Amino acid sequence: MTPGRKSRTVRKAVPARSRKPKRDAEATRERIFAAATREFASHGFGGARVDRISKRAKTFDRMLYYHFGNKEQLFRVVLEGAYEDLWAAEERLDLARADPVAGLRELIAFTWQYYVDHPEFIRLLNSENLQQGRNVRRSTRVGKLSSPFIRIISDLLARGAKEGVFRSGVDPLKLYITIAALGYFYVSNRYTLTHFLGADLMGEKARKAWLAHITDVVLASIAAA
Amino acid sequence: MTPGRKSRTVRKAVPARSRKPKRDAEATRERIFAAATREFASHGFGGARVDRISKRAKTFDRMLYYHFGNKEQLFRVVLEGAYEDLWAAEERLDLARADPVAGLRELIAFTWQYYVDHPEFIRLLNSENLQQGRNVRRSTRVGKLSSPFIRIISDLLARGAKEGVFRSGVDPLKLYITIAALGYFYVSNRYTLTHFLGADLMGEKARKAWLAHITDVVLASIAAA
DNA sequence: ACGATTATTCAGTGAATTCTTAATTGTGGC
DNA sequence: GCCACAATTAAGAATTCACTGAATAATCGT
Repeated sequence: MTPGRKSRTVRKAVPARSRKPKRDAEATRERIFAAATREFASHGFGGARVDRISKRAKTFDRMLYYHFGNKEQLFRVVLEGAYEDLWAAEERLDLARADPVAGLRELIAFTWQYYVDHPEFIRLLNSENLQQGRNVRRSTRVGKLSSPFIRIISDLLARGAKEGVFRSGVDPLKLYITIAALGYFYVSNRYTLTHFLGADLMGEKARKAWLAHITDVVLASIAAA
Repeated sequence: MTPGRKSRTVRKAVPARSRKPKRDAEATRERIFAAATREFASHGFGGARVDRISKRAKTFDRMLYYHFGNKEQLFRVVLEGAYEDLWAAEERLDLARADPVAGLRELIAFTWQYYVDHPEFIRLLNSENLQQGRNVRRSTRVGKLSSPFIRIISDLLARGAKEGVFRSGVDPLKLYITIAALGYFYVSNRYTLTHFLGADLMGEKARKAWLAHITDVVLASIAAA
């Protein structure tokens, strides 16, 4: 990174001040990735347009193919990123030593808040399910890995049952799907629900009420007899 | 599948020699409607192709525009039809005099089975929510009507509370969304869930188990204290 | 300094896509 | 039988689409 290099062109040697490299593959790739995430989440795979992606990424269509191969592979990378972001956030929760009831409450609240904060995750998953899971199946990056929450729920259930606060014999997978379903559906179907049920489902008050509700539902379903 | 019928043409009583008329606007419209339902459900609005619709309907692109105006209006009619089919089926249940617990069980089972039998309904709704509900908002046919189940649930809850089998003060809207969520999510996300959780979620055994599970969850959440 | 490699820019290409103009054909009313 | 109109064909305009070949420019190892 020695300066110097005074050549014929007036390309002034950039002093110590912020020198933004004219070419930065990683940054370009990142901008395309971000733009693609937004585009696929907004329009689904079929409705997404590569020219809108490259435009928003302030680059050219060609770069999309240079860095990602084609539209489908780009979608796959975006989807993988969405899963990895969620799982990383789930890992960070660390409920290994939490009180079972408090821990489960926290897990439910986290899941709900993640959906609220990341509607693009939900839209990407919906697009992937519309495509019958072809991209997760082909993905080498997410493979057959799965949410850390499955084993965390298993652990909480086991400890809670030993303490006598939860029923024994609760299926962790079913519980996981239940928690996901109650949050996911509400966010995913917010527009049709809002239209037909009238009320503003996404105001702060309504959101808090829904979290309280799903927490009650889940806890009631596994409470010790 | 109920298409949007504007025309009140009464089909001529067919003479003994059942002759198929060379032109039958209603039948053509119906074929386009059916093909469009399938296409929109398979690929979403953005991924749907009008030439695939007209081809499957065994007619020409032009007829789609002749009968429905454009792709978007056709989607709207398809979506309206999907809602009306569901609501009509819900009406037919008639739980007005059912025992509250048995009635609610039946309502849950019906909702679940409807989703299982009509994945296209779920896909259409997902596409509509991807579009932020623009079509339901513009629809004159479904307007601000809503599922008959809201008032049926209200009724069951009121009677169940009076009989002392349900808590009082349960919000019918929340209960409705809860029941819908638990069935909808499972079917909507079947491909990603199946991939990451391994098991075959849609085998008969798994389906029955899930219905039993959501029934337990819902009933536990409203059981009298 | 210089060649090799990587990254970016540019200018398409052919196929696909929605929708239209317009000719043609069948149907029911009289 | 004949007409007005509804319904169907047919052909294509206009545009958009995903994707590519190739020239150019920056960067790096040596």
